[in-house]
Amino acid sequence: MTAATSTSCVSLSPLSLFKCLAEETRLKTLFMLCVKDELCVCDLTDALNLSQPKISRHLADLRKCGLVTDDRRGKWVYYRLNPALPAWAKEVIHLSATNNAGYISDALNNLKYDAGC
Amino acid sequence: MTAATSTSCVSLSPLSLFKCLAEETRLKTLFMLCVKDELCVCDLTDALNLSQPKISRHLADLRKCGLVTDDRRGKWVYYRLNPALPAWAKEVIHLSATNNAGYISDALNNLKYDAGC
DNA sequence: GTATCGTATATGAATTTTCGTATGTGTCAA
DNA sequence: TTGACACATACGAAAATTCATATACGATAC
Repeated sequence: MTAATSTSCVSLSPLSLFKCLAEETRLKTLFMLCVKDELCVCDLTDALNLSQPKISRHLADLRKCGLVTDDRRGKWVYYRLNPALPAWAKEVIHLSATNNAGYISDALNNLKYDAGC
Repeated sequence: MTAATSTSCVSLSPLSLFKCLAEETRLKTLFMLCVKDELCVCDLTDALNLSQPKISRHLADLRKCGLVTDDRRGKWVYYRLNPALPAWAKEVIHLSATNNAGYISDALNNLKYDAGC
């Protein structure tokens, strides 16, 4: 019966979503996760040129709302957009990211491709 | 050449949009304007059961960002979603409103249909 | 064990946002 | 012109958010 359903289990009010999107660091982080699929904290501090505690705090906010997942692998913690988000929320994020690519182009240029971290 | 183009002239950063959406009164107002097309200030004070200055202040915020238009007709001022918004912004608002109808159902019930104001 | 690296959280200060109250502006009716 | 009504804005207080700094935690290397 529930065969090939997409995993949408997170409950998310529109107000909670938009509060998360209403801050520059969090917004850029989410936009970057639309493009890069997976990023660790040090990637984000480099890309956005911000302090580690600042990045971490905003990632904690995104986690609390269920917008991102965290996955520790060794010393690093990798973040992704939560695949369990409701479809409308994913669409909102992707639509905005796609139509405002310039908002994160500088940050993406600061990413080191050689995954050195 | 520029015959039947849709009027999309307002420049709007994603951060500005989401800051506007990140407050209950403003978000409900925008959602209601997706459904009701046009509302005056007294409609909103009734529907949301809030003071007139509070509604007015938030409408001023929405105006400053270009999210809504105001149209004075006699003693009343009618607000609409700005048709000149970029397409992605309209989609974000409509997607969210459509998929969270319950968020404004109470407010819509409080609207007097007999346009008495 | 100890040291180090990557990340998370606690604390209080600074900033931003929101709010109630009072008052100002514009329109219409008499 | 006066009054009443719909709406807008100014002001300071209260609440919420953000931040830098310091410190704690978890994993690896030695």
